[in-house]
Amino acid sequence: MNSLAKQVESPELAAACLRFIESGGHTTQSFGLGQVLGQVFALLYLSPKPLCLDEIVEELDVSKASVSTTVRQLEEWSAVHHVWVKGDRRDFYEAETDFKAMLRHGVLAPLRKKMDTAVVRIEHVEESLHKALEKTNPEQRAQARIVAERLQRARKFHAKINALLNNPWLDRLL
Amino acid sequence: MNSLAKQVESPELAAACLRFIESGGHTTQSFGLGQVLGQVFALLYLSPKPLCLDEIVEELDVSKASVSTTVRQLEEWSAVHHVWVKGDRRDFYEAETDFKAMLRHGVLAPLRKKMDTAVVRIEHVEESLHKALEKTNPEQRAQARIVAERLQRARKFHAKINALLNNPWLDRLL
DNA sequence: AAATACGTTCAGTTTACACTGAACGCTATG
DNA sequence: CATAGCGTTCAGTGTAAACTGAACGTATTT
Repeated sequence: MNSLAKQVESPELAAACLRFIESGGHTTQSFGLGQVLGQVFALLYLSPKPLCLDEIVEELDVSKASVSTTVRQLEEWSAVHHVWVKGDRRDFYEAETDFKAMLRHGVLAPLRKKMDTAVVRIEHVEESLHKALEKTNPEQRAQARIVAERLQRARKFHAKINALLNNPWLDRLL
Repeated sequence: MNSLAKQVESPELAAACLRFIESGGHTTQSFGLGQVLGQVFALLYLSPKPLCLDEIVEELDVSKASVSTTVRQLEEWSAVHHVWVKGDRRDFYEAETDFKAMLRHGVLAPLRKKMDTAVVRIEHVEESLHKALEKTNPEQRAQARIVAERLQRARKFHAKINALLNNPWLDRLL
């Protein structure tokens, strides 16, 4: 018997919640994140009150270790946040309802990070290529020039994406 | 000895290309796609002429099976496309240089697909919830109403993302 | 027809990672 | 001080997916 049945009297309502939680798990799994992540968030999102770790464990029937790491992951993305309950040592969590903020911290920020490292990688290659260019004879430069041009285009495209991710217009479209 | 060394006389230039290919592999791997994907594309992107499967195999030192499936994956995303060479039975491929088109087919399209299935899942839950609402007594409805409201918000947010992905402004920002 | 050249497919392997169970550290309580 | 409650950490497990090697089908050449 799970804790959801304790809070929710109607079995139909509980069933609907469970299906939503299951859907959340499938969705996050399809994005390469684990299924527990989506389940935990979905549960907290539907819960009328903040939940502590053990309640989540009992509800989802997953290990406490999974919930612990998952919750910190979600917290890092501003998808859930800590809630202190007076006179209770346990850590309670509730879902962030502002999806826009979630998207910024959970999707755009990590994306920017990866794009940055990609740009840095290309810049390193360009750098070593320019050094190589100096000590090559003319007929080799023709080839190198083509490569250099393509590297430059790749880097500029990455920069364009970065600019887009930082563009304030993007916020307004949400 | 790899084929790149046959096309490119300068060892420094070849080294730079290999580093770029390696970077491509790291990048795609960081996005959950395999590392071969990024390597194959990077190789084709820098190659002055279209390459056939065996040339890619020899260059990257991966199995032919990997290259075969990877190339079809890339082709599906419009990241590379087939090139026929007169009088040659082999399949040659060259990289798409239009990154914008790549982004549309390789990123936005699959993303839209996943968002759609997520919306459908939520709609199913909402549907079954509404059915459940009918046969519940009043005090249960209060709880159900809260859940219904949150489900609706989640669905609307997903719809908003879908709208954003289809928004023509997005194209103009690139 | 036999043999060769290409690309694809499929079973098996290896690798990567989500997840678990148990031990640990910390804090509060008896 | 001992004990219990709570969250975190870490080694180990299980599983999914990337990747491989070999067999296969098809088309081309001799």
